[in-house]
Amino acid sequence: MSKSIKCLPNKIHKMDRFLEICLLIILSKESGYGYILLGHLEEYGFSQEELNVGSLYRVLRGMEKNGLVSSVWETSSQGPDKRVYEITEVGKSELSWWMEVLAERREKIKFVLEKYNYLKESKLL
Amino acid sequence: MSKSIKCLPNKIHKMDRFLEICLLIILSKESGYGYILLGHLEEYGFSQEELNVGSLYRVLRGMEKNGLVSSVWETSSQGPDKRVYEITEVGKSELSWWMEVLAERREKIKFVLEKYNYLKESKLL
DNA sequence: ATATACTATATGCACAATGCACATAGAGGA
DNA sequence: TCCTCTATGTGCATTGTGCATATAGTATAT
Repeated sequence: MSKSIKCLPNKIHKMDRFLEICLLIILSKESGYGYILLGHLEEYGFSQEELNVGSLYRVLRGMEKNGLVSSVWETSSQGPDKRVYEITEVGKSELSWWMEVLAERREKIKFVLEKYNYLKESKLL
Repeated sequence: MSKSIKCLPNKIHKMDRFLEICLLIILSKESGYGYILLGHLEEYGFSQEELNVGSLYRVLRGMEKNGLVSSVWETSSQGPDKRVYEITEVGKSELSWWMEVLAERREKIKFVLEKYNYLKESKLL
């Protein structure tokens, strides 16, 4: 079914700013620019094909606007200029706050999955 | 901070149609109408104050529009008429599909939380 | 020289999901 | 008559996201 093979991967990450959260974690380890962050995101399940680059850049701009990251232009001998992002203290505390949210989300999901499995076992479904 | 005490509970459920998923599970057990579903939702973490009733009703109407549930009006001796919802076969298979999505979301969240904890332990944060 | 591919960043438009506020109305009690 | 509780819904705006497109520098091959 087209839904299962196409929509499922896209649905998984649809969790209110999940991309932003992943970016904050990646940038906690080391600074980076948009195009290279694309690669780092694969580890988090964002395949190059799924993730549309436009969203990534827009999210990054938004994060700087909100003070979570700061950027500087870096001129390289090879390739176009890169806007390199660095996480700020505000970004770090925001990340810490998001981790609380994620922990709670995880619990909610766990609860729902268990409810469903119980229904299955009870032959109610 | 107002963010921590006010926004966190709202953010937790912001996972693309989480309300719809919960409703599908509740309606799998037994049919029900909007106002009473409000009560059942507390178990899933939707407190009466947080959850705005309008959204609930709109989601239910949308679910019927998409064939996930069907409704009949029930006239009661006490109180206004109730629109009682029942899950359909389409709704059941949709629910099964959502459980796959939730399982994957859970894994993504787990991955991110572990990444963060590793950063903490490594004193990188 | 020219074309193509790769690197790199960004915007315009549209849609779906959600939140806030408000509208409607029946029933029961003070 | 007024208020509260039950019960269902709509209007409007905002946010998050996706798709398509624009822009431009660099490298490599033809």
